[in-house]
Amino acid sequence: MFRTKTCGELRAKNIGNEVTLSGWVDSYRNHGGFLFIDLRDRYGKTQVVFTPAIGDKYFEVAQALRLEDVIQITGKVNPRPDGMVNPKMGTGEIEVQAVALTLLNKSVPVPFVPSGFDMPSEETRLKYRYLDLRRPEMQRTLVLRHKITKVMRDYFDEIDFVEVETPMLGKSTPEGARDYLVPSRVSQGCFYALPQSPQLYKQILMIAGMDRYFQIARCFRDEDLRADRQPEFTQLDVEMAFVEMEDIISTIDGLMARLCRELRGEELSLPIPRMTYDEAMERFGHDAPDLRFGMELVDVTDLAKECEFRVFKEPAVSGGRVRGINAKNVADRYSRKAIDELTEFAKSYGAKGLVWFKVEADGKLGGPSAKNFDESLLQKIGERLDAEANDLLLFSCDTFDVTCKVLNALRRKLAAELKLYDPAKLNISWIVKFPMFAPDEETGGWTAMHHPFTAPLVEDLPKLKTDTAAVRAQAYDLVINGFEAGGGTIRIHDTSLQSEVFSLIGLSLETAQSQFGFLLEALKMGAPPHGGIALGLDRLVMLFAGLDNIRDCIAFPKTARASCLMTNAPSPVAAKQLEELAIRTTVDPDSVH
RNA sequence: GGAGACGUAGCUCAAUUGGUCAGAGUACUGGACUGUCGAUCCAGUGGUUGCGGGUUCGAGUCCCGUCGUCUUCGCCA
Repeated sequence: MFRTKTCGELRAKNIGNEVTLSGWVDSYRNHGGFLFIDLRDRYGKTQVVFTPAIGDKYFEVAQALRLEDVIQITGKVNPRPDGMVNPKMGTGEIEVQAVALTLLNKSVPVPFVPSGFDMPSEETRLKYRYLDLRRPEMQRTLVLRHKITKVMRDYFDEIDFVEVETPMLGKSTPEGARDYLVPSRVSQGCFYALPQSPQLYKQILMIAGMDRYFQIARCFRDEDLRADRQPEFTQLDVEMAFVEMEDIISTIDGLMARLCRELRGEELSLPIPRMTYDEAMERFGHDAPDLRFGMELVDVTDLAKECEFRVFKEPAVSGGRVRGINAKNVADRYSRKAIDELTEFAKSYGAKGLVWFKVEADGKLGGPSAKNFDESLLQKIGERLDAEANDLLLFSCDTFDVTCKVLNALRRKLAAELKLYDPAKLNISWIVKFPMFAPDEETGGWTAMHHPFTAPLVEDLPKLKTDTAAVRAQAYDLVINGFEAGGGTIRIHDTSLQSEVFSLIGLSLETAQSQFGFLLEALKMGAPPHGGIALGLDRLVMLFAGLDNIRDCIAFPKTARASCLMTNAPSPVAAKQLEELAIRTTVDPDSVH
């Protein structure tokens, strides 16, 4: 037997027990005739004491122990001597006096020690991921991830959902993100695509009568990465039949409440609040607004029309918008140089510039732009933004779209800099009534904002042809702390409505037939009303763990270039493999690094 | 596809304007030490400053290219 106890569980009540522990040497403190080893496993650390009383043979081995050696010890649980209790350790009241020692596996000196005080670079961590994953923080996150999926499975199981696996090898569709392709050996020249999501399969499962489906599903998208985006990610995929939006939302409300209760010990007050897309864009400039703090966008377009300052007036009278945010009581913390940096930041989001005012002690708006305004107009602008002494007002004057992007980015950046929210808290909300269509820049027509199977709001059906831009979808996004944590829709189950939507987005029946004819055919054979949602598991773990990147929530993540530093994937393959697949690459294999 | 930051010992970092600058801590090796918990003390091994060019009397430092990591815009229905 390798162990009778773990390294995390011994307490004062175990004093006197004889125990066997196995684990890694986390640290050693050698006093010559006295040797301390902190032994580590997934459950914690325990101090092991070696003295010459253990015998020369064992003591020599003990003296030679180094970091990350794997050992097994047997010994007696003793209380720490007076004044020697370590309150920083869970097992700090006790120590194990070793009477036997086995070196299970000697380690070479490791590139970095999991218990070290200096964090290695992420590059090094990813290359030696097995060392990185020995760190208690990483293990804690992986355990949290497991617990979240456990709660999900329990929750859905209890309300009659069935987890069904859908294929990884599927059909490529040019819609949406770029596909990861897998060549077929049997059908040379043909390719499978790895799923971007199980979307079509889960709809088919509803048509198949499964009624309530979920899956913890791996998905793949060959697009550029971000801190919160991996090419390979996991989503909680859900689909329900005979439901409308309220059923889906309340089901997820229940799930979120359960997750908050079981993982954070918090009661989430239900229902989770909702905001329309239009309101989110108007008040926050983003469809996944961070609602942990205020600093809302304020419109002054009507006032801008009256002024002679071209930067304000021109966009205001030509269909654009002039909007501002008020960073309260921080004007003295932003120098001219700091504001110039904010301007550069704004430009990276498409702004031509920023107009700003500092509110002076007498409540008047000051700054280089102030001279372009009548005093009375300045006063109105100040009142509109609730300006008080030492406030910093920032304005974006542009198209609606640009003012959204710029002010949303500024709002988030300022809030983070100024610590306007408690990073430990979760703010959860729904965004509903999304637009059904977005203008297609390439064709000048319309494109589906979500996907082409999304049902329009019933009340907007009459506008489908007459006022396409105003049609809203039965779509809903779950937003947590400014991240899109999930999104779903009620699907179209009516063939004629589906055809109408296809024609609106310029998708010919032939194309639709070749892309997903199987779904269209299935829809004709008794498709029940249905809808669903998908939640990003990695992001959910990130938010529940209070982390700021998704890689720390994934055991073996990819880098920004979608490579794995531990295995060196992707890599060239043998010529024979390519031959079997009838594939020739245009890249010289010797030029691949 | 674009922008920015970074790359120096196994690891984490330092090196004033280009001028004894190849350094510290840690890991590792050897030695001392019977109550430490980031143990301490002494000694030692360890470097093509990511790679390739260029400017210069002289480059870790400046310039160009390239590779890699991170962040980000575009992209991600």
